[in-house]
Amino acid sequence: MNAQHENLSIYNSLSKQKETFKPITEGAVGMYVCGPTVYSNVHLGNCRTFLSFDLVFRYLKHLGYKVRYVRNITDAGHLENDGESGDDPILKKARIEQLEPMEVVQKYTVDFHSTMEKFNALPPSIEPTATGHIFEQIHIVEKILSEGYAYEKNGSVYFDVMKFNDDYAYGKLSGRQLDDMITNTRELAAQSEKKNPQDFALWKKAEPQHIMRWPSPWSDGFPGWHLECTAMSTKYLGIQFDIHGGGMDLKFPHHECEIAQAEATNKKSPVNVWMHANMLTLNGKKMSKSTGNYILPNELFTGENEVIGKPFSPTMVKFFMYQAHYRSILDFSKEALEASEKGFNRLMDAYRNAANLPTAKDSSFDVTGWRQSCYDAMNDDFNSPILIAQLFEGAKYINAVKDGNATLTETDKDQLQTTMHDFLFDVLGLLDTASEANDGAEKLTGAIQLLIALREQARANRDWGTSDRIRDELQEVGIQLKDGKEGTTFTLN
RNA sequence: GGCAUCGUGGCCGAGUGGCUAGGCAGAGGUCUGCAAAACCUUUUACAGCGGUUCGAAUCCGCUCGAUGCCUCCA
Repeated sequence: MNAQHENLSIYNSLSKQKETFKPITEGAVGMYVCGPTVYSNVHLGNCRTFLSFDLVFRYLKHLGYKVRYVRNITDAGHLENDGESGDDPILKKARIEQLEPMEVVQKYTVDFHSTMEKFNALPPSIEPTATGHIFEQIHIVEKILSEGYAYEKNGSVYFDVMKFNDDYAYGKLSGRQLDDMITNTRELAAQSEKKNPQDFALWKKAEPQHIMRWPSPWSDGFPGWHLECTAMSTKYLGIQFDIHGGGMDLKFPHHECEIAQAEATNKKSPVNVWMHANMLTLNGKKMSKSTGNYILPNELFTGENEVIGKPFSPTMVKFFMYQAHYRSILDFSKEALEASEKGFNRLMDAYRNAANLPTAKDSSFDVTGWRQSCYDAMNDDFNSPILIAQLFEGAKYINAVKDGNATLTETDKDQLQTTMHDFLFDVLGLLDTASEANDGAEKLTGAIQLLIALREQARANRDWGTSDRIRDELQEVGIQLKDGKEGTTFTLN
């Protein structure tokens, strides 16, 4: 274990404060994160949540924890509302696209995985699907029925929130009082099978046209949305586990219902630390599939979109997101991305220089203290913006040493370089795009070196026409020459 | 209507009861054939009004504004 693990504190949505993190089992962490519903391409807002928890996963691993990270795939689809005319988004999509429901699921699961890979997000330890855990879900419904916190009506089973609230507290995560919810309900149609509007479906009888259906003691039907997460989290992590994460918009009702289901089943609060990642907004409004206010990752990577209109690499986008704290709302704009991109390139340039720094007998700054401040940042509820600010400090040191304005001992140089590497690549999970040289890139490098040499010759002959032409025309195709003290280098834009 | 969050300098975005966030842009400088790039230095702040306090942008109240949830949503 890394000694730094003692100091990690995490903001717990349940207690509404930062708490020192102590896993149930020493040295091991169980973490569950609500994954996507695979009925369309993941948009960038979805990605932010998964990237936030990728950071958590990576940092916990960096601290030396053995982490079991479970993130589900919701492939069963759910009713859009609890009324009789509800429509399942996966079925709806299947109709529109003329596909089998499982074809829809497969198509968008592949898209999701490919997008996560582009972002260099680590795959979870287990990625269970809702349809693969129907039995487990049925067992939970049976248990809740036998405990008396659910009732059956016409082949469907509903969770009895009122009854549950007599013995436990419903609403403790989202800070809602059941009384307030009853007085302020927006439910319009009263022709529901439910005893109370707050009740939610555990099992739903399928209408004849409903294709995705499974047999159960109550009817041929399908499980309620909240049930899958309870089933899969407790199956793989135990009836009590360390961290449960998800997007802020899942706090109510989804996570509230998960707590209720788990408590009704096991009589224990299932999760020690609830973490909620905040929304990514576009034009000040939440990105959302249903409103159409969103941008897809691939549209951003290629630049083929009207909102941003310029390509940004996945690593760049990830860096941009990490410059804001995961609990803050972040607005997405071209201006903000461009500002971030310049800083990112500067940081990467400095990192590349770290390996070739001269060393001296003394160091003119406190590398150990700086390294500690990087850990302090991450230990303070995964504060990636502060961490990045510290990495910029590191870059400043590197540049100063490079320019002969500061000194480093051999040991400190190694520590500086290692720390930069660890946080940039292991913890933040960024990719050094410039160092991903493949065969084609090597050939290109050779060709550009030749042009640089020709330009040097022209400059030596004071043939500015030729030298400027080489420089300017390379610039036009996206290759920028940089004249420095030790000769000319280049970057690909 | 209910519950909750937020309002920081030209922009993005941290943090904090008294001590420089950081990035981008702007300004100045170093370098350069000229530039660009790079590097160094640097200006501008805490929505409004009250209150608590030796001291608040940071705590409390109110006002205004924005957002999220209350219906599928990361």
